[in-house]
Amino acid sequence: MSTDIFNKFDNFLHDLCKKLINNKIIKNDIKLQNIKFEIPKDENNGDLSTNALLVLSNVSSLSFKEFSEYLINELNTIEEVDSVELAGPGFINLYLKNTIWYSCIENINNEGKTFGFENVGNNQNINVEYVSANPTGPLHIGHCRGAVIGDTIANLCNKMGFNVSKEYYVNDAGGQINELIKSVLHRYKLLSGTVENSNDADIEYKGEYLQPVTEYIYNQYGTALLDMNQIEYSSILRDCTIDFILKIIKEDLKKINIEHDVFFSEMSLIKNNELVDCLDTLRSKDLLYYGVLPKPKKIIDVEYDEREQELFKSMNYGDDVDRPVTKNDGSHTYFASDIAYHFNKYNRGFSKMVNIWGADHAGYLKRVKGSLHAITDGKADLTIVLCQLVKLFRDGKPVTMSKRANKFITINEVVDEVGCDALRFMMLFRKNDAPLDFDFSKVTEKSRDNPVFYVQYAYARIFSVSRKLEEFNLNIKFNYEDLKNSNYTLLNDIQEIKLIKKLSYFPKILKLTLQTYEPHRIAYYLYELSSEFHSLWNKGNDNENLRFIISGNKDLTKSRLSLLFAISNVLKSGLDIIGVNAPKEMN
RNA sequence: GCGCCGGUAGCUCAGUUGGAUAGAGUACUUGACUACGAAUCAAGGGGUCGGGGGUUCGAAUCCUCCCCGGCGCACCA
Repeated sequence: MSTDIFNKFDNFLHDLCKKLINNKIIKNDIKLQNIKFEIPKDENNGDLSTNALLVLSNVSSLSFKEFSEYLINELNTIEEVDSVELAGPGFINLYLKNTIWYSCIENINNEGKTFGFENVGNNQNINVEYVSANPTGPLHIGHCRGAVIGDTIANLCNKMGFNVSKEYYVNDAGGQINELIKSVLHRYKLLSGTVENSNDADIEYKGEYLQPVTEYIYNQYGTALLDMNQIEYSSILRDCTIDFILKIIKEDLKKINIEHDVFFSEMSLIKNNELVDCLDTLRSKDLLYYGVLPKPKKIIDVEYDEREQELFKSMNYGDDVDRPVTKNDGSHTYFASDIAYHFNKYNRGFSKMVNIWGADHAGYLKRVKGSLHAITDGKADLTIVLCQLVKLFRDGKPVTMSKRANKFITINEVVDEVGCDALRFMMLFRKNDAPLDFDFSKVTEKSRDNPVFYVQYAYARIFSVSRKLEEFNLNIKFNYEDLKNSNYTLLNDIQEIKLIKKLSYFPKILKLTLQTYEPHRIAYYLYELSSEFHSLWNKGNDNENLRFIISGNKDLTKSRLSLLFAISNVLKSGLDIIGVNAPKEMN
């Protein structure tokens, strides 16, 4: 079942093209995708507009005039079409009968939560990996944008018929973890009294969040770790600390409505020999070799260890240079385990993958895509969504963060101050490849300038009508059973029709968002829909006949309420995907 | 030096993946509450879409060359 009423028109057009090709009226070297209906920006240009004449008249054996007449006649045969006109530069514009909009309300309310979500995934597996911050401390605001974008994409995929795994890749094997262990060990020694002063100049992680886990370890083991060899105590410190920090991270994520299905350990790839096997595979494909990398241009007068190392031929895949898989201490690079991780995803049945990365990792893109292509013989499809950084402001002034001084703003702090709804919505209220300014003072404002509030207010207003309804003794309830099959033809104000049209675009927005992986489109759509609703509301202020509840007129009230019910359905669906609450009352 | 991403109204930003006279918010000016929540709405002015060239029926969008800003560029992640 398709909930997008516009599909029908595109299909009609494409069938028509095929017919014309078969009859040799047009040449067959055209791309059907380019011939389409669009919703004109200017409503004076109809409800739908097609470029078919513009695109096809050049490859047609008919004259422009003959061809236009033919197309117009054909389009006039569509049941829902009221009139067809040839416009200025060669567009053909359709004006649709109002019945199509009325059936749209009925569809929305009948389908409820499923309206707009076409099954494009067909149960195909998709792996969405996001956040994946190093387990060395709590999440800070910089992680937040990718987290929300990834989560929204995952939600959408799920609703559009994909079988989604939300994943977090845990880098529990690299050098940063060793630094983390050193930091905890230092605290442990202080606690057990074996170190007196806290000369911690060479300690990388100085955050107080490490104190509880240190105390936990001390309570558990006492001073026993001091008698163990390094391998033994490192292992204990590592396991306890990572467990502990992951617990903090999971709690932080839960506060912004995020729960991953899988936390995947980098270490497991090493323990299971998957990493080694992957490198072997690449060697067998002749994609690894020993070579010396040229000195990077950026390095001037700094010591550069020009040495031979094992490299992956990422230049074969468009990268600037080939990339090392082993470090100078002989251990593997992060890149090497990343190859194994992505191959592991593929082997778990995910030939479709999406990764959400910060823009600072953009340089990493080609080698990862290249290596995945190499090791799966091009059978895996990886999309990488890059998101730009978030700049924090308070009252228009930038808030400084410094990792060195251990002064970073955590997600926890932001949620406590502005709430999950505002945070999530604002993270999506910018396209992901543009930098985002996040102003604490603005997102708590209760005005049109704050889109979160504006959309939620629209939803709450609808339910204020449903509460008001009880005072009128019209014997109607605000639910589908009572509102279905209303006399929709009573909805004939321009603004009412405009709103229904906007509702009918929802399926298109969802599809486009899925194709582009650009979830900001949903946030903007909800904002626009809310705006149309507020506009209709105020029309009722000026003209009592346009209010939603009309005393003594049950039929009209029912039809108006069914429109409100449809709006509330779509607002709710949209807010659900982006993970923001839909409150029935504001406070 | 190379690569990636941006440059759209005074300011903050959208722009249906090449469509018609480029749109919102904000700010400024002016109007609408005996109320279904005015926390809202209506109206007005405001533009060389960074600049040049190209592709075509048609470009903010695609190609190319410059200018400006952000991020990245061995062994970290």
